[in-house]
Amino acid sequence: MIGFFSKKEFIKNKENSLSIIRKTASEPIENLGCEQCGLWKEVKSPKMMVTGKGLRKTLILAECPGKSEDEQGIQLVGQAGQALRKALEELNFDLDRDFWKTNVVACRPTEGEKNRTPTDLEIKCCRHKWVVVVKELKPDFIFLMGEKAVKSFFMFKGKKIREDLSISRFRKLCIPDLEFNTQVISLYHPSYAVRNPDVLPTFKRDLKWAVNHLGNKRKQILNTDFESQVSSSTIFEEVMQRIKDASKSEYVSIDYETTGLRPFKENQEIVSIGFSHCPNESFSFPFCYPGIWTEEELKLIKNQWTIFLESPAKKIVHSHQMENIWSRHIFGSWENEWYWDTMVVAHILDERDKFTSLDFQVFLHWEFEYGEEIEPFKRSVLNSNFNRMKEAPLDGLLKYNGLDALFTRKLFDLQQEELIKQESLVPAVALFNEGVKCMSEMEYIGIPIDSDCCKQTDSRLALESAMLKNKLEKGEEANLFQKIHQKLPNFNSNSKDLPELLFKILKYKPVKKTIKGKDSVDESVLQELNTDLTNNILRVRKLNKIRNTYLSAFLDSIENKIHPSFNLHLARSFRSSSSNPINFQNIPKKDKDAQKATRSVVVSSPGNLLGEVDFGGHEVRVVCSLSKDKNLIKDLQNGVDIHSLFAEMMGISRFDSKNQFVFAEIYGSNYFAIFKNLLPLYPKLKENTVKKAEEELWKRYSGVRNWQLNLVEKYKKTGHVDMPWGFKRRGYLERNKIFNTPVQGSAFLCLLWSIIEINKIKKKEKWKSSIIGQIHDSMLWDINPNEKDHVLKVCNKIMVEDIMKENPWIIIPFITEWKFSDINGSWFEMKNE
DNA sequence: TTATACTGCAA
DNA sequence: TATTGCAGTATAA
Repeated sequence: MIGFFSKKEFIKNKENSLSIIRKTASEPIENLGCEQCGLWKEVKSPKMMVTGKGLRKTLILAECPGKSEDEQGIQLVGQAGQALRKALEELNFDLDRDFWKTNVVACRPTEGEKNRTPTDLEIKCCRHKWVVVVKELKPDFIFLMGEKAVKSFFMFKGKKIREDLSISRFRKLCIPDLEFNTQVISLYHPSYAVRNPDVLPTFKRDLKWAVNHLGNKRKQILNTDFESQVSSSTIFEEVMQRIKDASKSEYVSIDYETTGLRPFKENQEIVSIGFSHCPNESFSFPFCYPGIWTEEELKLIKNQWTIFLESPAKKIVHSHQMENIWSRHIFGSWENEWYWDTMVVAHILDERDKFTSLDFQVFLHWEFEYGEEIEPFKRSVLNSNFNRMKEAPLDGLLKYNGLDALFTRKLFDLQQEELIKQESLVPAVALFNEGVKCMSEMEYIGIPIDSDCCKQTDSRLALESAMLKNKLEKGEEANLFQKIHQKLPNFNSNSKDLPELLFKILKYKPVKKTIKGKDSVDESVLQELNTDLTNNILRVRKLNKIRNTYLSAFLDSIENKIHPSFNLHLARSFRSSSSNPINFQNIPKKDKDAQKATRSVVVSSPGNLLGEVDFGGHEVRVVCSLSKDKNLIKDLQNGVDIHSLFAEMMGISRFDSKNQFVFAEIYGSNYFAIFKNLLPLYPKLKENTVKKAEEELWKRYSGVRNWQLNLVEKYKKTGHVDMPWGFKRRGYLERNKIFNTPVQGSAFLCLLWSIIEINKIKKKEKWKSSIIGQIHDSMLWDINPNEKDHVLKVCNKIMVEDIMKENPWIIIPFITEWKFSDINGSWFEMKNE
């Protein structure tokens, strides 16, 4: 036996197994205190500690004293404090009687005479002070008011938690805290609601939700000994028996630890496997970990696991893409009983950003963090597709793997409980649990690439790019720059060298600002300057974009295929997204050069042809079905070209009418902003013309407007926007997001529903053709020529007829638009038939 | 190394 | 008050 441990040694080591280190939050930060901060020297009430009677055993931890607080020496007496006081009174709570109050920074920070937010240093220096307060008062609950309080409280948590401590990520969560034996609820700071009246309803709703917890019986503080619920083994017979038992269980969560993110490149392996068949127990064992199994043993384990995968046990995973694709690749199992993806369900239950990772979910439900010892081994080795999981200490690896499986199982149970409470989400969960299987099927099948064509194009563009770069560097402008700065300018430096060259040295007039208020050098700016220099810079930019973003990803294909992911757990509107190694949803289309260079490389598999089917004019039709506007129904039924109608009215192109006017209006823009965007393209256009068109649009489609305004009213009452299949978008939303979400989201959900139904038939009839990609309202097909007509017929039936029958909210038929390539053709050559 | 800004591509 | 995404490069801490 070669390897890290012999079996005997391993078992011995298990006795003193690695402890999962959790950083303590209560230690004072070394060398940081009042001396390093110094705020106390300047203020009237230095080092304010705590006020309030705290009858409800709840501590309000706010940001810092303001002017009024400093003068009176009492927390939360200024404008924001009064707003909080009033909001609590409406809920029959008294701020001073029921709560204790303190701040994460105890002295008032000022700038001149004005209040300012505390700096990170001040927050660190003052941290030990609220810690003492918490330890003394032992509150049942802590309310964190605002982002600074969240920062101070969670700043020493693990990386996945620390990476984003914004209030929008933490608000309206109740997180158990084991360190202080309490529960933590984060809320917007009342001053934020005072400054932004639109936020006030959300603030009040959150507060009501928060104080409701105080009436409840206190949650039992959780058992932290999750490690003892994990067992592992390297004994062959035991592993085999456990897998056999798992096959007989009803629900089993599974998790793989692997040598890389994806299995497609050569020699990728599953290092260990964990599974859990009940909420308080999980089991893990090494798989391709070196030196544990003989070849024969490994083969038998592999067989046994394949039998488990194909057993009726319902499999639960925290990322279907990951476990399914690895299962197929390593075990060749195709038709498994995948039941539940806790990641997409987490997204449906709460669609916030950076929310669905297992680390974060475990933290927010159990305040448990683990895996620090394994983290360095998970990182991929520089310039390689491999991590170092095989070198990780076996006991740590197995513990980590077992905990992942355990928490996936616990999360599943929690989500099921939650869905009993939120029954309206059940259809959404069903749709995504099915949908995610179709997404991972696409990902596994992959997209064929013509590598030779890609190499040729890339070389050609590289040559042109190098030539132009040379020309730029030899030009007089570069020379001028060099005289001043003793170096050549970097023409790709959009925030430094290029603005310096254009606006300082060459003294061109800046015409556009960036988001952060600097002088922009984007395409429109350089186009307007229209000199040899700027035109060459633009050309180089374009070439580099094509090469570095698209062709380089295609060149990295494996056996002439790329396998981009299609994700369902990221977009807040419940659209899909695509990533890794390439976002397949933004391959160039408008620019002819870029389109040809990139789309010529995407081809059918040998002997097949590519097909692409779009829902035609989809978002307008979705708006129509959701709003049920009478005139829009009529116009669509009569085939009125809405975009042309307004194009003629304003004397602009149909293209601009559609993209700059109709969609912009529907998504919340107004005539003035639209006029400003159109003016550079149409210098003779009058503001009043656009204004009149706007009036005409909303007169004609007043039903759409009323539907939109209704959405806003409903949102104000309920705090969320409803969508078909029960999806909900929650949290603080601006008006335009309320308008946009149900349209954008529902449009994609129609596609997803269609993909699921089509795949059912594809499987049943064993088609050789496959969906290989998906772009919001279209599918890309790799089609066997013999099946072409049948695929078209079935898709049309499902996308036009069935979808309307099964989903009564759709009241106007969708239309499909097809394009096909020749046999062995490319995505660029596709034509309408 | 890690986080942020800018740019540019799609629907 | 148009929205939803991903990725490459530059730059600063």
